[in-house]
Amino acid sequence: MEPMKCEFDERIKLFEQVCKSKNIKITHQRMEIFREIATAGDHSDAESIYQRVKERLPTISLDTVYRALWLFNDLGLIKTLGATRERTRFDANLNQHHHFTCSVCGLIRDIYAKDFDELKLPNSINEIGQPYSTHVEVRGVCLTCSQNKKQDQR
Amino acid sequence: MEPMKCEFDERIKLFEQVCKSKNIKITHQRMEIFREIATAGDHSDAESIYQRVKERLPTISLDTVYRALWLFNDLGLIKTLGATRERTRFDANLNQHHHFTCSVCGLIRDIYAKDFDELKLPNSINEIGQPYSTHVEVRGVCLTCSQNKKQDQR
DNA sequence: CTGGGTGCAAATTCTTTGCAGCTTT
DNA sequence: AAAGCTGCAAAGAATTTGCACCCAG
Repeated sequence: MEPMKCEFDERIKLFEQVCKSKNIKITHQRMEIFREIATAGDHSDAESIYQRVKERLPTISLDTVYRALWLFNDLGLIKTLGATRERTRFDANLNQHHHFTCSVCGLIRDIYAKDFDELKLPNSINEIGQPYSTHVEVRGVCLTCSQNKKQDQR
Repeated sequence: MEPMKCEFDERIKLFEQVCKSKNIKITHQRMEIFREIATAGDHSDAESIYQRVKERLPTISLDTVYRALWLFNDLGLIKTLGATRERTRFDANLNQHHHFTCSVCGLIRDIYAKDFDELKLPNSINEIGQPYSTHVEVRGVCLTCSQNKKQDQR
């Protein structure tokens, strides 16, 4: 299912291309960090990436990892999971619903859609675990923000 | 679209029921905090709930708000948005994919499903903003965790 | 009354930043 | 050589915790 090696090389290439095109230096540290996150299919946090890269670059520091990861994110080379770079939010709406998140201002609006509620999970889910809830997250730019400016939409 | 008053009263009732059944005291603070989050349809963070509750209970402290919110969450009265209570995670997989999150151990696995990729957004989305990506998050208990124990699945 | 709950202040944890020296281009 | 990066250490932000007093049941 996963053409590992190939995928990996492609990603490295893309990484190099993007960096060059934006005049961003490809340092040892950045390369190793990118390698690490591109290899491991997991969804690591900065700390564990730091630990793994450290094995090869013992002098690297955690803040370099953070800076690199956010840089990659800004370049569109990786993504973050969850409502990141933000505080925990709480939701008292227990009805089945979904969310629209504005990537500019952080606004979250509820979405009600029957189609979303009735999603059929793929059979492969059984190889992973026992699901008990499904939720759709739409990302975009809210009306206010897109009217204000047609600016940096990630 | 939103039967406000009715919904609200129901939630308060549910709140009282659950608290009583679990021998959890319904203090002034908890009631006001719950009221606040049940009223405001938004997805507030602890700080803003704190600010709003403070208007009615000027002596309340932020940590009480946190304790109450996590309590409500554990009781199933509210939910949290995003990958909360955790660190930021990074994902190098840029292919269209979705996630299964284990609520016990925090494991995140990729899900590939055509149905998920091709979701039709409701028309109402246009009243909210300009969408550019859609992502399905399945929550559940992974095989390892459900084998280990059939324990606290939120 | 009595045990859980609150407020306060201090501690943690995760993440970011200032700065001087070091590397890529 | 120049601009951009890194590592260090210290700062910041969000959230949690210890403890003595207080209040709901």
